[in-house]
Amino acid sequence: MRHQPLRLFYVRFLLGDESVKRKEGKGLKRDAIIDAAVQVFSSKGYHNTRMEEIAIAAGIGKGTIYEYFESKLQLFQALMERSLQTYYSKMETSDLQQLGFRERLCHLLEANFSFSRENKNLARIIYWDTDVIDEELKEWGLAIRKEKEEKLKAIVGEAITRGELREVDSYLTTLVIMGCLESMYVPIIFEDLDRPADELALQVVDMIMQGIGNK
Amino acid sequence: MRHQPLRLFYVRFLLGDESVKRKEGKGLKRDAIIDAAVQVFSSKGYHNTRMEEIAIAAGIGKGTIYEYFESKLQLFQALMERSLQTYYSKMETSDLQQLGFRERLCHLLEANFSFSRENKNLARIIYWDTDVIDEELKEWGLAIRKEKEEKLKAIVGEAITRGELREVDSYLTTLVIMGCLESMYVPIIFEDLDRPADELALQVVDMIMQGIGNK
Amino acid sequence: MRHQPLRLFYVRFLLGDESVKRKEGKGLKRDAIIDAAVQVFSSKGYHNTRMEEIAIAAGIGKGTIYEYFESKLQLFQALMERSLQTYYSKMETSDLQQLGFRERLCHLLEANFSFSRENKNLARIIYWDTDVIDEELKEWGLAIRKEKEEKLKAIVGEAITRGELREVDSYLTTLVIMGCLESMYVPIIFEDLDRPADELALQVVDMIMQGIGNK
Amino acid sequence: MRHQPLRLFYVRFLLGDESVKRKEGKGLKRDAIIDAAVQVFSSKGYHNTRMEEIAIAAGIGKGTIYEYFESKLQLFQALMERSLQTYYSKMETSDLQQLGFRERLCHLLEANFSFSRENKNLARIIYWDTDVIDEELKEWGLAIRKEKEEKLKAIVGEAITRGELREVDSYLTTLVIMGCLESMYVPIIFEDLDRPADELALQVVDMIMQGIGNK
DNA sequence: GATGAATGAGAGTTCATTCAT
DNA sequence: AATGAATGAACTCTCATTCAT
Repeated sequence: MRHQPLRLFYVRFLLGDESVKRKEGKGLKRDAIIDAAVQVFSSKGYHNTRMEEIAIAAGIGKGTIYEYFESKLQLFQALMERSLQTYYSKMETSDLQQLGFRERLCHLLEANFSFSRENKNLARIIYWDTDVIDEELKEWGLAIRKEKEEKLKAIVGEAITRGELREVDSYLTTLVIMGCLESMYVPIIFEDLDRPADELALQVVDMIMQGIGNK
Repeated sequence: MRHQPLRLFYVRFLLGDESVKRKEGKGLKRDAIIDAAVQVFSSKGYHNTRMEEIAIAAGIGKGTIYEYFESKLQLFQALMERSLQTYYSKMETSDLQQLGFRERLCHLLEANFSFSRENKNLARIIYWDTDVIDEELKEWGLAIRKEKEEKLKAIVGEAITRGELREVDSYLTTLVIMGCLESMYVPIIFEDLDRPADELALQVVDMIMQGIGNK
Repeated sequence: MRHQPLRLFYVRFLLGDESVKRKEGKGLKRDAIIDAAVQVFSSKGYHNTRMEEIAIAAGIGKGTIYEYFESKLQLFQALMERSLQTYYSKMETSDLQQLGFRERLCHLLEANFSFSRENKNLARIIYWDTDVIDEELKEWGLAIRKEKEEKLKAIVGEAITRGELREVDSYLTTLVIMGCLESMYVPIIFEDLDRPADELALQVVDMIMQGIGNK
Repeated sequence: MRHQPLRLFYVRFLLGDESVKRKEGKGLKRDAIIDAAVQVFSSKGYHNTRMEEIAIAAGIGKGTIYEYFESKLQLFQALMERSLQTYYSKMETSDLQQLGFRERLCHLLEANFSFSRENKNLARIIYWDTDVIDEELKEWGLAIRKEKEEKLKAIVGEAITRGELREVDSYLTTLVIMGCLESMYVPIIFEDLDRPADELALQVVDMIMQGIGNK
């Protein structure tokens, strides 16, 4: 019982069909519910959040949520999917392929930092609430992580081949970079670290590339 | 509402207080319960774990847990405290003070890696289940993290002063190092990364100190 | 709170009242809704049927049902009334009064069997779904049954007086006959018993009249 | 998670084990819950009965029911099973095999009548609440009925062979007899028909065997 | 001290009904 | 008149906690 009248909707939308406004409203309401869910889930955690709280936060009735999502778990999954879309669309901008490793890394870090800052609640969920909500969801979370890791590892490997990096272990390097990304969430989210994202990125890239050792 | 009768207990124990013997027996069973709790909580998460499951895992009756812990939350808190004690006792061995930064860092990484490997369940809880179980617990988790961070930052600052490191931002450096520590948990815990801890540590320290850039 | 504007409606209809035409249109849709309700209620039972299913079966919107019926219960009541009207109109044909007991009984049985066969859904509701949907409805169902019983008992009494039957207890006889009627529903409705209704009726009447004992 | 420590229980019971009393109490409580369920279900119907009402009727807490039954539906199934056991144990007394058809039929009718009278609530459920509670349950109900029918048909067939009955259709005869049984429930249950069961049985058997026709 | 049967507050979910469009 | 999105009362079931044994 998923909502997938997408194609028909699109046609009507192009034709300017009146009925679309209603459908459009439905899409908007769906989003509004996810927005509310992000707020509540991120501050209280999945299990401590009652469906009614989300409804209240969204300014709607409890039952209305079930018009758009089949269950609490599905709402959370939808939230995660939309969040990751937002996250990835922020990461993968256009013509990164052309850039050198240092620039790509710098962009990656900066995008991560600013995403975290602008979407604190989302980020909190993406990085903290990977709790064991559901076995399937856990697997999914790990798979997402693995995918991210593989992409990064390919980039690292390529950079080594190109001679941009010295002969390091590409896997460990990947882990170190991911660690640097992740280590910043806590201060950004919980401690309101307010240094400019680009400056932060530059400094961290510098440390990663040159190392912190004296000479 | 933290459990801190530890010191008083210790005094009585040294004095041979009668009540301690009972407490000692109690202590053993208490520990057994926490052991069981570690198993179950770490594999199913806090909210998906039922008190009865812990009781069964501990081979005792459900009601007995309440003889030793006031509530599920308090049991989890006690577990976290004991886990962190174990963790820290592993980290802060003897005469690290004398060593140079590189050696201390290396030791820290190695200790972390081997701890994670030897105490997968514990590590899983410490790094993953800091979920929003309870507002108070969340604050406490963050405070612990902050404390860790401060200690590390002091060490970094000192190393810079001593000229062991170049003039980097000690705070960012701390975050990067913590990121490197944390980034290894997932592969170790979930993917059974099996490289020797000391070798891993050496490689990562090398990357951190020299950087990964070519020249 | 029974629906009984039936007579008034009939008068207006004969007089050509304008309001009737609207009502007539309404009457058609009303009937269509009841038709749909018969389908759904009879296959899923009262409580397992959702108003929306009836609406879908009727090819109309959910809210429209409420233009014609005040509530789910009232829809069911209306359905029962119409069903019983249909049932009785099938039973009480023309000049049965003239016939002898055997013929009347035979007609009754045959009419019942063919009604059941031709209106399986209706029959299922009439004989099976008199479940405890509502206290008032239960009383009503019992009253209907009692009425049926009284009619039959009068016929039986008369037949005894006329000497068509031997001196049996007219009440018990009535119950036995009703039992024979009812006992056929299950095989007809659920097992598609396909013997011709008239043949079935003859055989059963024969058993009732002559008994099954040898000699 | 069914309760089936029956064998172990039995051994302990024979040995007079103390722990049995508790288990025995459990069995008693299980029965008490079913008793309460019979009361409530039979007067309000399955769907109008709330679990809490059953709990209150049983003088226990709502959650306690779930210690003994997995769900509302399972409670109802258990109730039906126990009811049918009670019913059948009443029907199938000892040495009916020896008796002639007339005597067996008489016994069957009498047993049915007195069962209905003594277990009005049970009977109400067995004969009236075969509502579409659940598809599976409906099938089961029909299967039970079919089984009953087959047994009776065999007896009828045998009686015909022995020449106790004239050459009637054994299937129809079976249906007629079942109809006679069933037709008595309503007056007995809802109208407190108070004639002695044995007398009723004799009269009905007489009608069935000799017929009601004059001569 | 140990137990586990009993409990009931609380949560997710359903669906008859309403009402703005 | 017709609709179906929105609603919230009502219901089942769970599980931390209690307490009599």
